[in-house]
Amino acid sequence: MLKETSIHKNQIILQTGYFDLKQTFECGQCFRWNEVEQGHYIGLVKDKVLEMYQVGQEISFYNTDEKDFKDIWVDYFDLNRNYEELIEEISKEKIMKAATEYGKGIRILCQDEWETLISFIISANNNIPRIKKILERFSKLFGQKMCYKGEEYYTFPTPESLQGITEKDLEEIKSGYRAKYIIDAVQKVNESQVDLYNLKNLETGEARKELLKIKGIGPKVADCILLFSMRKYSCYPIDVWIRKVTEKLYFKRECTPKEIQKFAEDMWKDNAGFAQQYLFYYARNQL
DNA sequence: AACCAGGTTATAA
DNA sequence: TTATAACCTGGT
Repeated sequence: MLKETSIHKNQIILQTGYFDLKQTFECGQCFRWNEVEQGHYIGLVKDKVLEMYQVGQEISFYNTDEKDFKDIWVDYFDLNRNYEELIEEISKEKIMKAATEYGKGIRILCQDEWETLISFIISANNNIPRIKKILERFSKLFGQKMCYKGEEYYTFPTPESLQGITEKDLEEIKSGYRAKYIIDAVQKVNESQVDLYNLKNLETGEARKELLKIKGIGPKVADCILLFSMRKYSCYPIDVWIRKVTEKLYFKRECTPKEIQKFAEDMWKDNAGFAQQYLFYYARNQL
């Protein structure tokens, strides 16, 4: 995967295919990366402001160093996986072949569990611009301020920092009825009713069962959390788009989530989550 | 004004 | 177990 990595003073350069910033950041798995201009993104991960550029197959990391690259970014961007091989493996038929051809620069990020949990609770019955705004206000209100090049960025608030918040405290982020779900999540995580940061070590079904204890987390949101923050790549989150595209392209009829679930499992096994992302991106932009 | 947007919850068949 | 209505908010 890492064809060539070179390290300069403030810049790490990656030569690689199968990594496109736009596709990776805008395929719907994350909400806090912003495009400054074409091929230029700034995001905040943990307590790091990372600036990235892409020109052709060359991707540059700024405001970071070799240590963080090894300790954080390789893991976060899933850089040790061979996506060429992966795509080859799941693209046995022409539909997935078309989807992977269209979105071959997508990588599934390994994001923070708590941030992913809150983000996808907020995503329910909502639209992307508003999800991003709510998360922005949430971070600004409760997160820690970071400055970079004269701009302010905010870390994602930890569960501990949110201990004791009320619906009234959350009014100004305008998350609507989802506020009480956020509060339930804070409580259950802080009281270890859900051992969030250990779930990745559990079997997928067990981890899902734990997530479902939190109000506002149903099957779709749980699968997103498992897939985007815990490397549970067998999960195939079924939202309206995936349902539509799976019905239209594969079943050619209406079907139940249960049928779709089984289909994805049989078809792509432990790589169903990757297939889901390629299909989702393909469906949203091409259908 | 009515409807929709990355679903979930609460109720009822 | 599966089906349906209601749901904050902001945009069209």
